[in-house]
Amino acid sequence: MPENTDSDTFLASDAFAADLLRGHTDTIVLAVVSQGESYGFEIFKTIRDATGGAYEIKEATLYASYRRLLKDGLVEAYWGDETQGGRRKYYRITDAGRAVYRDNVGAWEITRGLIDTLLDLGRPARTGTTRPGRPQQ
Amino acid sequence: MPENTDSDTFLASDAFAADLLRGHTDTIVLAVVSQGESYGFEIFKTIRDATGGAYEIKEATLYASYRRLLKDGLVEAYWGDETQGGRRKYYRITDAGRAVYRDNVGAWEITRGLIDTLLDLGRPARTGTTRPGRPQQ
DNA sequence: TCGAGTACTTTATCTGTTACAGTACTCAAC
DNA sequence: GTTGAGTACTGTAACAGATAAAGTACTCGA
Repeated sequence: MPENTDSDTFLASDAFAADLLRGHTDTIVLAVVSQGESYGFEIFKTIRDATGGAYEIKEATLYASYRRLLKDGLVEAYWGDETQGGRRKYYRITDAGRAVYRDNVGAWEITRGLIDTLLDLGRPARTGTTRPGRPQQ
Repeated sequence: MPENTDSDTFLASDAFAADLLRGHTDTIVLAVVSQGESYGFEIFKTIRDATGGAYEIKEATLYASYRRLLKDGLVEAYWGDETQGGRRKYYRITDAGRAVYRDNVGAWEITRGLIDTLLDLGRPARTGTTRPGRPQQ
């Protein structure tokens, strides 16, 4: 786990990633459950671990997302049969959910292209003849 | 100008790009004015044209952004000296604005990486060894 | 003079995020 | 035996950015 105290590179994560990820939460949750059924807190951990701890989604954000996805029929939920210990609510993606997930990934790719293009406007003019190249990595 | 009625490829643009660009508006405006002074409506057109008409930011969104940028001292404004015809309010980026712009581009690059990583969770396991290619164009 | 285009602005509403608060169980440590 | 950390789920209130809608005002060609 990265220390959040000294490293400049880590500044980035929670500080602004949170704001800029707005609107993507539902798609991210669909990405996780499209891999297989999972329960609320496990989805939280999956997201955290997939980003190496860089992005820790807020619980309230996540549960608000579950509510939307359920309301729209994109996931189904059921209680696990843990007879002792904390109850777990499992989420399963529906066919509608898979379709929306695919659409949203497409939307993201378009959006990513748009933002890349627009932010490129601010780069100092290049000397070459071709379209603005993206800096590799 | 693209007709918005028949083309499927155009569906993408206004429909959802708008929502997903949330939080990036100020950075996009900074990108435009970091190229040189510009006035409100011209910035609107620059953004529209840079995306080939795919993304037409809403005026209200844009003017709300100007207000924020002014309040934070990231741009300065002055009225042009158009003696006849419609008045134009010009915006000029400040040093603080340039610094914030650079930071925000960095933030975008990190965010882009995070979302790419997270949405990748939902892809079926790949057989090859390389990263997923981006569809060209 | 009528409509389309240019140009700027404000107000009210909507939505996603999140701080905060709360409930409830388990398990290891003291 | 209770304290604290971790797991797990939920609701409420407040905030911020986006935007529909409406308005003001000028220009120019038909």
